[in-house]
Amino acid sequence: MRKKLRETAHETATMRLRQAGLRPTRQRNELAKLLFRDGHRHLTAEMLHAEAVAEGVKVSLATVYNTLHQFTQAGLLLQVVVDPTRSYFDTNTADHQHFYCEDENSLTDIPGPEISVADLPTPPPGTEIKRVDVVVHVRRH
Amino acid sequence: MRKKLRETAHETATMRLRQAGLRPTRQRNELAKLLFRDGHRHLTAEMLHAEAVAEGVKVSLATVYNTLHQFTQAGLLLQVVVDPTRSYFDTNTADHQHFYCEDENSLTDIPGPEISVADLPTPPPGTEIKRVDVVVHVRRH
DNA sequence: ATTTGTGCAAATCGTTTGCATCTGA
DNA sequence: TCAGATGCAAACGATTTGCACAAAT
Repeated sequence: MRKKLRETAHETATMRLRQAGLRPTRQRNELAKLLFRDGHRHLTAEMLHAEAVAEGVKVSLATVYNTLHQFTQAGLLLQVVVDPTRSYFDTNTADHQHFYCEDENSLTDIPGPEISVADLPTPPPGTEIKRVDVVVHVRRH
Repeated sequence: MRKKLRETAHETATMRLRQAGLRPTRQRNELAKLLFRDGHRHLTAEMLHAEAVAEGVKVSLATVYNTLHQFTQAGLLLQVVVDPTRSYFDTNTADHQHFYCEDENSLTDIPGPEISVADLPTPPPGTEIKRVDVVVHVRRH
């Protein structure tokens, strides 16, 4: 017999946490469910906290920050730097690029194939390339 | 007869400010001289303030912040977002890309021709592309 | 004279941390 | 049991702002 969706989502989150080597605590589970429930998301700590509170999940903002960083370290999230005042976290950890609209503070994935960054430059001596970030800044017109 | 270098630098800075529509005040002049004296630079407000103080220029940190933003707005500088905790300003306002080394907090221009970002993606409906930022993150090895 | 810029210190804002308390294994 | 998590409030660091004073046109 089939399980309820809620339970399934819960188990999925739990599993994901275990695989990442994180203890599946109540708040980590709830946050994971919010983060990974549908498609890829781009959130700040404030946004996630607000969402959690709105859904009746009891978590402190501090824990949201800690959790986002733990998830990032565990490879479940990617931290995106586009706004000097805020940190965004992306549930899509694959290599991809972003549109960023300052007017509305919205960060979205660039759909379709990656922008081809042909001819990677030679990195400075003593260093190696770790990652290439491409942010296409857009503006409303 | 030739003028002293100091005077020339001062006049150049003054002219640059006037052209940008900014009143050439003492501190704006001094900061402009530091910023544009040799080649392109990548600085944070703190760095520039420290440098100014070290050279005996009397400026407050608040004024450095204000000035950097005014310069940016006037098109004399470019603000570069690579570090969630700090804002860098680049004296090279031409279209170009950066290496960023987190280990040493160093931001440098990518030399040579621009990385070709072929096939710019179609921006989200209602928006147009403003700028494409490419940051090549490197790590010491 | 009038407008604009500056310095200082206090305020702000996102984020981190210390510590006492709770919780999952 | 007990290492590891959490919540709260206080601490933090970069940046901004209010306001009295000073400088530029």
